[in-house]
Amino acid sequence: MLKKIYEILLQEYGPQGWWPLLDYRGTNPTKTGAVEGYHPAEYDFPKTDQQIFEICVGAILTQNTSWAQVEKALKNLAHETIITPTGLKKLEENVLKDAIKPAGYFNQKAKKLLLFIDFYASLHRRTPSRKELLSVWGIGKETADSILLYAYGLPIFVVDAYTRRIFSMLGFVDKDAEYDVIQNFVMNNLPQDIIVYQEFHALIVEHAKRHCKTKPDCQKCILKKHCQL
DNA sequence: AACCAGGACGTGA
DNA sequence: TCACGTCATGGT
Repeated sequence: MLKKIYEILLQEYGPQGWWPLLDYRGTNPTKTGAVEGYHPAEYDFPKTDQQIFEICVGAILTQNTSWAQVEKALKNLAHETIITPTGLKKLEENVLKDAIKPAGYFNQKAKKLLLFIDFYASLHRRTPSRKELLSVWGIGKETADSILLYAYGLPIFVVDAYTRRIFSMLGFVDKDAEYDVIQNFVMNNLPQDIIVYQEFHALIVEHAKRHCKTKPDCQKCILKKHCQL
């Protein structure tokens, strides 16, 4: 049943190509459209250490914030410096905060980024464990799992508020089920496939943004006949 | 003009 | 554990 939902969403929206990465091909980093700068149906990203790090930065900046706002913040950062641990660390604190301001919580997120940078540097390009990530102040379960799945390509499913909402409406989990319960449900009912996990989470976000909002818009929802709303 | 966005953390019970 | 409160900008 769960896999059927995945297939319906994939059929409806197509491969999403997450994680979104800045597109450096032009003179300035751009990424305005839904797909431009993404890499749909290409699963060999990230290809560089800089891309791995950019995903981590984005994962922190997007906490409780729309990606459009994070995109502005990333572009601001890219305008100030190269988005690498040393590049970001060289910024004046106020410059850093101003750059990420569009993503909100700029005081907290600046602190989170600086703490994460030190952690990241200490890894020397080694893949961190989930426990290590969670030990960093500002890195919670969703952020840690996003980093593991999208930056490091480990088969770990990411749960977010959308996932909880959609899966509870489909009757899969309780409406206030714990993070790990939802994660285990998915990972026990789908093949442990990186591509499936990456796409499924991205598809859930896309579907939620279009239909399964706090004020749901069910008219054209492809999952209507499976929904218990 | 409220409400919400791809959360995480601190606090008091 | 649980239930709130806090953090903050910008789009709808």
